[in-house]
Order: sequence, then C-alpha cells, then structure tokens
Amino acid sequence: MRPTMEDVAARAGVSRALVSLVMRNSPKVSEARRAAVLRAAEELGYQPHVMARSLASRTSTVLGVMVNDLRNAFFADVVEGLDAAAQAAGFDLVLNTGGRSPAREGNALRSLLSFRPAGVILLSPVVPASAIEAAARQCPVVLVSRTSRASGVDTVNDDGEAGSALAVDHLAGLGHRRIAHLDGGGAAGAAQRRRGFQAAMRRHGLEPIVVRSEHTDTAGEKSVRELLATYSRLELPTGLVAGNDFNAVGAISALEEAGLRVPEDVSIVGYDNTSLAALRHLSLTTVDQPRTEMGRLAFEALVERVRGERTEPVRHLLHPSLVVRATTARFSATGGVAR
Amino acid sequence: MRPTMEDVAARAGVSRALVSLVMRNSPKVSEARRAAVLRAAEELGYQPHVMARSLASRTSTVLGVMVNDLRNAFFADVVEGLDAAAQAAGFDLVLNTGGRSPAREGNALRSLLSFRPAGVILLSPVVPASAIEAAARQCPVVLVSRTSRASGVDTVNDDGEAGSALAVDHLAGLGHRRIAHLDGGGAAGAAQRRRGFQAAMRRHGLEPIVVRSEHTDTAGEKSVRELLATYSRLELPTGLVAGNDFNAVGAISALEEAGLRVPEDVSIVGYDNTSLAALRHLSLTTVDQPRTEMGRLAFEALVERVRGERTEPVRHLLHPSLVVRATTARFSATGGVAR
DNA sequence: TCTATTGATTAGAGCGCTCTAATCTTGTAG
DNA sequence: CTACAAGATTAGAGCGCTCTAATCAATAGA
Repeated sequence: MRPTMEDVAARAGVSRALVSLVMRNSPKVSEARRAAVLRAAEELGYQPHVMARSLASRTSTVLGVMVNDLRNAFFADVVEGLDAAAQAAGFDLVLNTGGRSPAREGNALRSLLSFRPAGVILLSPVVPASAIEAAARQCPVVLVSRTSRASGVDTVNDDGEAGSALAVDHLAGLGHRRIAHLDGGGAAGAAQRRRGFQAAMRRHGLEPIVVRSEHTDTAGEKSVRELLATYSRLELPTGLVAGNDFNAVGAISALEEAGLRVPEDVSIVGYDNTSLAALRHLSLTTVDQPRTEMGRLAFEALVERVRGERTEPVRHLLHPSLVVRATTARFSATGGVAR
Repeated sequence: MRPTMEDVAARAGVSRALVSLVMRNSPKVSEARRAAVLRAAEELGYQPHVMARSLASRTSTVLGVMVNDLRNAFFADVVEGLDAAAQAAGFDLVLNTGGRSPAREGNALRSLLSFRPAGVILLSPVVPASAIEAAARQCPVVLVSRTSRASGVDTVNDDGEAGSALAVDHLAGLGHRRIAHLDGGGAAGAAQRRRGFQAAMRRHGLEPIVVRSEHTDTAGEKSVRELLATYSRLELPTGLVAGNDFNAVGAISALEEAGLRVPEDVSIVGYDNTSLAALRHLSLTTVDQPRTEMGRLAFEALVERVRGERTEPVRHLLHPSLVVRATTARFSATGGVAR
C-alpha cells in the first residue's frame, strides 16, 4: 500500500494536520518540523493523493479537455500549448476525444464533468450549443475554434477573415488580379475564410472567384481541375487562396499535372502553416495561426474564471500572420518569370 | 452546488447506499426503487463524482498517459487509439507531455502518479530506466516505442527491423542492387531500422550503405547531397530507404534539385506512413506502423494487469507493412524508364 | 507572578462516495 | 400461526486529505 499522510506524520512524530500544512507549503510551520516532515515523506516515497486533496478542499486542479480530432495537427499543437501552460500552473489535463460525432462528444463531455474539473476546454466541438451552456453551468468553459454567445463561455478563435485578407493582399500586392478561393465547405472556420476573401477582393476592386472545395488534398486537386475546365488558359486565375494547406498541396499537384508551374504560372497560398507547409520540398506560402498561443490563451481564460478574477466572457480573436515561402511570385503577363 | 448522492437519496426517498447501488448497476435493487432513483437523479442532473468514487472504492478508472511529443503525428495516432479503447471500457485519460527532457518527464510522470491511476502508459519516454521501474512499483506501466526488461512493465513496439527488411525486399525485388539507408541517428527506433536494413541487405547478398542522417526533411536533403558528392552518377545508389517520411521528402527534394527523377532514376521508401506520405502530391511508398492498434494494445495490456489477469510481462512487437505508392519503380540500367 | 499575545500544532469534522454487516421485508413451508 | 430463507434496504465506518477552531508553548508586558 502506498504511504498516506498518516504514515508520514507517524514517522516524523507530528500530526497529520502538520504534514498537510507542509505539503501545501504553509508558512506557519517551524523550519525544524518542516525539515522533519519533508525527510519522512522522502524516506517513505510519499506523494499527496490529488483526488483526496481535491475532494477535501473542494477545489480541483483538473482541466477537462475535449479534442475534436487529435490526428489533426492543429489540435495537437493547441493541446501542447495548453499542456505547457497547465503544467507550469500545477494543473492536470484529463483528455477526451469526441470522434466528431455529437453523441459521442456528449458522452465525452459528461465524462470530463464527472471529474468536477476546475474548468473545461473544448477544441472545435460539434455538440449543440445547449450542451455547451449546460456544461457552463457546472464550471467555466472555454471554446477553441468555435463561437458561442453564452456568458459563462470564453472563446479563442483565429481571425479567419483577416487571414484570408492577408493572403489576398499578398497576391494583389504581387500584381495578381484574377484570384480564386478554394472554399473549405462546412469545415470549421471555412465560412470566415471565405467571407474574408470576398471582402478583401472587393476592397482591391477585384472580382472574387469562389470554388467549392474541401480541406483535403484530393478536393484541392479536383477543384483545380474544375477551374482548368472552366477557364481558358488566358483567363485562368493566376492566384489561388486555398482553404488550408492540404487543399493547397492538392491544388499544386493538379496544376503541375496540367503543365502549369507554381509559382511561375500560378501563385498559391495555403492556410494553417502546418509542418507540411514548412517542408522544403513544398515551401508553401501560407497563413499561420498561433496555435500553441491559442492553447495558452485558452488556459489563461479558464484560470481567470477559476480564480474568480473575471466573470465577463472574453472573446479572443487571434491575428494570423502570413508566412511567405516559395509558392507565390509576382504576376507576369507572359505567364512565367524569366528563367 | 452540484447535487450529491445524498440529495438524490432524499428526493427519491431512499438511503444513500441504495442510490450508490443503482449508480453502479447493482442487480440487487428492486425495479421500482431503481426507477425512482434514476428519475430523481435525472431531475437533479446528478452525476457521480469520479474522484470521490475512486477514493472510496480504492480503485481508479484513470489512466496516466505521458506523450513524448503530441505534435508528432505518430503519438497523436497512438493516443487516439488509446482514447477509443479507454472510453469504451470506461476509463479516463490523464495526459501529460514531457517536453523531450528527462527532468520534465520526471515531473510529468510524478504528476500522473499522484492521481493513483490504474496504470500508466508512456509513449517513447526519455526518462531513465530507473524512473520507469520506480513507477512500475506503484502501478502497471506500459511502454510504447521503448523497450524495458523490468517485469512490471509491458511494451508495445513496432518491429523496426522487419520494417526495414520490407523496404529492402521491395527494392531488391524491383531489381535494385545499390541501396542506401538514411539512418535516423539517435531517434527512437532508428537503431532497429538500421540493423534491419543491414541484415536484409546481407540476406540479399548486397552491400549495405548507411548514411548518417536524422528524422527531418532538411537532414534528408543534406544526406542525399553527401551521397551525390560521394558517388559518381553511375555508382549512385538507385534505391533509398529513408529513416522516416520526413527524411524521405527531404531526400526527394535534393534528388530533384540535382536533376534526378523519382522513381525513374532513384526509388525511395519512407517510414511511418504519415498523412504526408498519403498526399497524392508525394505518393510516397512507405512502411506503415499500426499506430492506432498500438494504442489499443497498450490499453489492453494495461487492463489485463489492472484486472489481475496476468502478471507476466508482455512484449508486443508489431509487424509493419509496406504501402507501395509512386516513389518506387523497377530498376532500369538506362537510368530511367522509357517515356 | 499573572495575564495577553503571538506563533506553532493538533483534534476532529467532513468532502462524496463505497462497502461490509446488520436490519427489514416478504414469501413459503411446516 | 411461526420460522426461516432470500431478497431488498440501510446504518455507519472509512478512503486520504483539508480546514476550522481549539489547544499549547513561549515570550513580553504589567
């Protein structure tokens, strides 16, 4: 049996209460006793039992985290940021996955709440808003990559409109006039990216071209083939704002297959700055979301609530940034830069 | 305040003990009472408090999981497999990251153990063996992508030697004779892959060429440049077994940069079958590890111990498989297939 | 010498649950 | 009726800790 506080107390010749004080770094313990207790604890290999502590103190150091899909590098990055911040502050993460199904997410959320966590962080959840509000009645809730109007809920989102605008500004700045967006369809954040694209294009006095696509490489290929079938070579968009990096890679494949060069004939911008984009082989110009930072902010928002420092909801809208790599170049009327 | 068992008992007009029995699906409760309790619980929105339950029953449904690096898709996949199995069996995951530093991993592990978890799963940990053995004295431990001889420790590993052999057999079968391995250096599993490569080459009566590299794309580029500098065009290896997929992508870049075509001039096999490899743009032939399966097996090994069904350590060595895509082709003495 | 006062220590109740053992109901057989 | 077994229910201790209030020791002031 693992030693308990009682064992440490007996060995150190003090009361359990004193051991408790030492374990919580209370200042009102004499140095002599503290040392004795610490030594006894060390000798027995004692470690406080977080669950018992949580129960007795009616506080929790557990943060529930529900992830839409861990295989998605985006979420993995957010969780890493979350974990780093939580560890530094002495919190522990209980982690779940919802399998992208509302029903399963509901169970996962319930399971997290049964820990009576200090708070809960949901990464791009697909559960109905009512479920989120119900959770918010039990403990603070922070949403990442999903919005909410509930007052007990904080949100952390990337400003997809600004991100698309960044991409458009970049391409327009390079002289491109015919620019198309490969829309992410129903994917999280896709609507904002599309809106941002359209708004930015109009701001530049350009006609927005939106092609329905998805956040996968095969969809990117397909969409570009459609584009190629629709436009003559001379009218083909010379700039492409993809829904995400995967989509961009697919688009590049289809372009190259058709004998078009990137970036000489067509410039292309991705979205997300995944590890994929950074690969030298691709060197994709892309829009970066501060993912680790998003995790940190989510944690901080939660902790502010837990500590009662704030009751008003906070809505973080993070500003993305453009990472210029090798898939974008100045527009050339001759359809290619000089070689 | 959230309702407790006492509240439910009062509302249903029964004792707390009876509510406890209902919550645990005990068969020795009359249907009438069961229904009454369930209704009262429903009305109050009652959910048992896992921590209190764990404390009282001296059992735990918590599994501690320490991940070397969540950003690495490999681990994210394993965790997904783990999570699916754990959820199905009613366990919860407490998750940590070690920041790839032994000291930080030590803290992370301690933090997990302070939950008195049913068991602990470590994904490619870098802590010293002694720390693992110490943990194993407190609860069952399963290691993924790391070996151990301790008797309280189960392990789940992919058979890196077999994986490399698969790659070599494939290339040799395509007629390649000069085959080089881009070694992963100190990375987890790199040693096995190298050994497997060497053994397989000898089995085919071929001379193994090993180039020191790392599991990154830039290292892959660098290594191929070295290869190009070392060998004349005619003596250049025509088959490459990369340390992992990233490494393979870097290698491809360097080859193309040098005017060599993949797979016409050089065939290349990756390792891990990451989402990267599946990208149609790359279509990398690669060795697949059953990652989700590894997570599931780790969970099962743990549960067997938790249930006391087994005390002997189990050492899973999973058989990888080859996924043939477009970066490998039959060797042609003319240095290229007919076009 | 006798309070106050301050700081250090501890007794003991209680967190929300489980679990053993005891108690209460029935139904049935004698 | 009574006795008793079997099933249903409950009392109450206890899991490992925290926290309030009480106790104790030591020092200072009068």
